[in-house]
Amino acid sequence: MPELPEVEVTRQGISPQIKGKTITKVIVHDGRLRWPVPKNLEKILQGQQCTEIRRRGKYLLFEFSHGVMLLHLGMTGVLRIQKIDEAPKKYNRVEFHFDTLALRLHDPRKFGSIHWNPKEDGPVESFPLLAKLGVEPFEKEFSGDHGGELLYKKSRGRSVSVKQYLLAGQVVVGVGNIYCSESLFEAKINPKKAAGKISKLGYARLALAVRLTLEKAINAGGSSLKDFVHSDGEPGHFMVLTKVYDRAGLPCHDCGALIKQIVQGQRSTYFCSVCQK
DNA sequence: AGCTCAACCTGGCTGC
DNA sequence: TGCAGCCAGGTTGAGC
Repeated sequence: MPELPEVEVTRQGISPQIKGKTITKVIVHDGRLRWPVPKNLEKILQGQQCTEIRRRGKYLLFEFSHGVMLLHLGMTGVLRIQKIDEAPKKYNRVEFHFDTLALRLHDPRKFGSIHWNPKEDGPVESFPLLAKLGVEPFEKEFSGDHGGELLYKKSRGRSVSVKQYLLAGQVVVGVGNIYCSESLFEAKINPKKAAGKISKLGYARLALAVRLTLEKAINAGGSSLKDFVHSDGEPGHFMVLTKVYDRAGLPCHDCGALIKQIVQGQRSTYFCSVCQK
């Protein structure tokens, strides 16, 4: 489910209900996620007040006075807020109780993960899984001309395709497989082109496209995700209208040529070979 | 350092 | 209807 927009919308959805509240109980239904859920999670969190929920890349950061809990939704993770007397459903892996409310992680494929960074280990930014992430797409380092320059500078000498380069998140975080194809289409860049062969101008267009694509998705998700965060209905597919993603064989909205699907780095890429050069 | 690929896990869809 | 095979929004770690 989640690329950066979905994670951000989730953060915005749960923040007002969780921020400032105290954890009364933690239940681990199945702790065998991407990494084992910390054994003593309940002991760590019980009675602790969540002061803030931030986001770094696709990680949600729940701040407590004695440390930070990191939560990743993986491929299929969804967070929902429900009443604690509502019975947990299949695939609810972990739940956090805040008095009468339960924050539940629903994750069929178990690619999500939960980690704990105690205060004495230093700032959460240096947590191993966060340490080597690229910059945030909406932060200063990627704003204006900085984004394009960064993409350009870091790509010199790289032979990997620009699709894989962008998706890897080493330069800018949050661009998952859907929005990677979409951003490259918006920037009119062929995803097969080597990252090191893209011009400064091309990367200026790409940086702008990334910001616009993610921003649009966040705005669209704000409304479509609201009830999915607050209710316990089956999670509807969050899918903004895409111009190329999942449109193999359908006509390009801009030129009418048929959208192509290829595989790069074990992931599908969609593009228009006429519009994207 | 950078590239490629297997792996983690479960469900849904396609095609025989 | 059953079943095998393939695909899926992410990310790490091993091997070269």
